[in-house]
Amino acid sequence: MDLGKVFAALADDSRRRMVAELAADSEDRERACGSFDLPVKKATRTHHFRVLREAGLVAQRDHGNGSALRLLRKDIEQHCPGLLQLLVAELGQPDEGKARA
Amino acid sequence: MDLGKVFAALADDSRRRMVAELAADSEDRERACGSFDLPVKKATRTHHFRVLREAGLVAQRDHGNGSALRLLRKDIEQHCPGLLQLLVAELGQPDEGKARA
DNA sequence: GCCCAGGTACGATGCAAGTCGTACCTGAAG
DNA sequence: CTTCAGGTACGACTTGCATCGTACCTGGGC
Repeated sequence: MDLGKVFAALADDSRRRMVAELAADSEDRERACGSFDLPVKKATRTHHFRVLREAGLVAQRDHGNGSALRLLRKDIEQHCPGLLQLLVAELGQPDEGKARA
Repeated sequence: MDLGKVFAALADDSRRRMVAELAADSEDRERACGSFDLPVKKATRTHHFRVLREAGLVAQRDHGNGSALRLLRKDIEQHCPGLLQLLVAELGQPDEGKARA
């Protein structure tokens, strides 16, 4: 678990959003890869999936025809306590800073 | 305060180290810019200072002949609670993952 | 006044990352 | 079996970033 890789992975809006949406589900349900509403093409999504996997943030399960992402919440909370809360918080208040400024 | 910028800033080893060292000081003392032991040239350090400033992580004070970095701990803790602990922890255990693996 | 050390500004360079097109594979539906 | 949708693999392109050299500015010490 490399903080450099984790931060690099989370520096991208698309990836941060995916992790945040996964983290927002308190039940840790798997999420179909296609269920993320990203403004990028398929090939780019695949690339993001890989980055998230290699950062150790998610696991990907193959359903034959489709795949699903599962958040590695335990690992993340162990190595980076509090990190997921940050992401979930941003989901709810994407422009919290501007609102006060 | 943009999480994207923050994570991007913290994705770099040199910058993460600087912030971590600042955060490790419980007294929030200023730190002379030259006091960081980084394996990069002056121009590169200046660049990193700028990135950290623009991410809202540090403030830079000019002492005429030299400059000093001050950690914006309040802002960070308010917007990203727990973040600094992660960095300080990594300082102490740079290869915690490998040690167990 | 002169020189030096600490930082900055600007431009150049090399590499990594994000994006995409296309071809391909796989399993489901018909 | 044929078709289709979801993902992947590979390569190409573009942009951004880390790094550095050099020139320059500033204040301190001699």
